[in-house]
Amino acid sequence: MTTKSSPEKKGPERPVALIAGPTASGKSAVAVELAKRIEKQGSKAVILNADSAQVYADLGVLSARPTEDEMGGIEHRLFGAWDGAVACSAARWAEVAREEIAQCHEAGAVPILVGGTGMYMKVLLEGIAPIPEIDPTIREQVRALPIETAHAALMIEDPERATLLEPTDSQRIARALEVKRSTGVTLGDWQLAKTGGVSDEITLFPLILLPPREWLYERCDRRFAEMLEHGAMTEVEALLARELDPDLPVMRAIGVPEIAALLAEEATKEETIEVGAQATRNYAKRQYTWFRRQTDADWTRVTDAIESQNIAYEDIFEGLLRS
RNA sequence: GCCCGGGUAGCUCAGGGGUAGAGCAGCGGAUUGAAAAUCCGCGUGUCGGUGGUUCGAUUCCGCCCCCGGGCA
Repeated sequence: MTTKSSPEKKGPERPVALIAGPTASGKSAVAVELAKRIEKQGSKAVILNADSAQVYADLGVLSARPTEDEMGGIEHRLFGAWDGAVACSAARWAEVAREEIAQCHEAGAVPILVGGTGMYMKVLLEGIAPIPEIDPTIREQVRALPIETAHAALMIEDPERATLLEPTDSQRIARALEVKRSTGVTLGDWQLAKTGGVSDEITLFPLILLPPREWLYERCDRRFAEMLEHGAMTEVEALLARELDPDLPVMRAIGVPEIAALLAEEATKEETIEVGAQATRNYAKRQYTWFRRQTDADWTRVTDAIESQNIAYEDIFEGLLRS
């Protein structure tokens, strides 16, 4: 595939901007600001969602999906693109994101990935083992097993992986077991190969936001309380009315179980705000660890509070932005 | 004022004559199709103060202070 952009305008080959950071770090606004600057110099910019919760149509308020107003006239894609009844996954998201990126490049637009889901970004950039879809019956059976039973079974069916995993890691044990049972090949063997990564085909302009912990936690607290005032309860009510499988990712999003308890009058509003804000902070901490340790050392990092656009766009995105 | 119950880690609390331990928080880490998920690691704090008993007190006793409840 070749870019059909005019030869006199030579920018980087297939540029992709990436804005990553923990929840409530203000990355959406940064992405929009970057998009505006790109458009000011004549290219179209498209913001692509790289967040595992903002992907669901059912979670607007609760996932802090940008509002029409916040989008500032910039095209946003992959926001609310999945129905809650369908579980998204890193691999499926990456597949779609890859197509979107290709489309942007073909149209001469600059894609800007924004999100807080490190694994989605990693899979998009580096690819992932080409494991086929798991037989739904096998998946259901495996996930229904008590953790001890599953671990014992894995010890027999894939001892190599069983030894590698913590016996308490329910999710990875179930995954290893379902892969072996459904495909006949162990996870370790599948993972010998990776496919689909786009890093070699693009020019990446990455920016990681790692604002001060205290500043971020304060925003997490404030934001959860605000969500309750801005329709989060109605949103969860509608979601619950769908009577989806409680194991689905939408049902496990931060705030959904907490607000469900409030609606069932099993918790007070104060308690709900407390546990919801706490869950948000715990999540933010995990994201700090991911972005600090799982990303390339040469990715630009901003560790200041993200106040009123104090980001040196021209420097960070040098090559993408030319003043 | 009297009676009872408490005062132990940031919070909630357990323990008990040989200077103390859980959960949560916090911090660090892992992370290959649920990742807003799933896991792992990290606990020195005048055991309210002060006298006394004791080889030894945070633990027993006295007094004082503070908090909660009750009686006046």
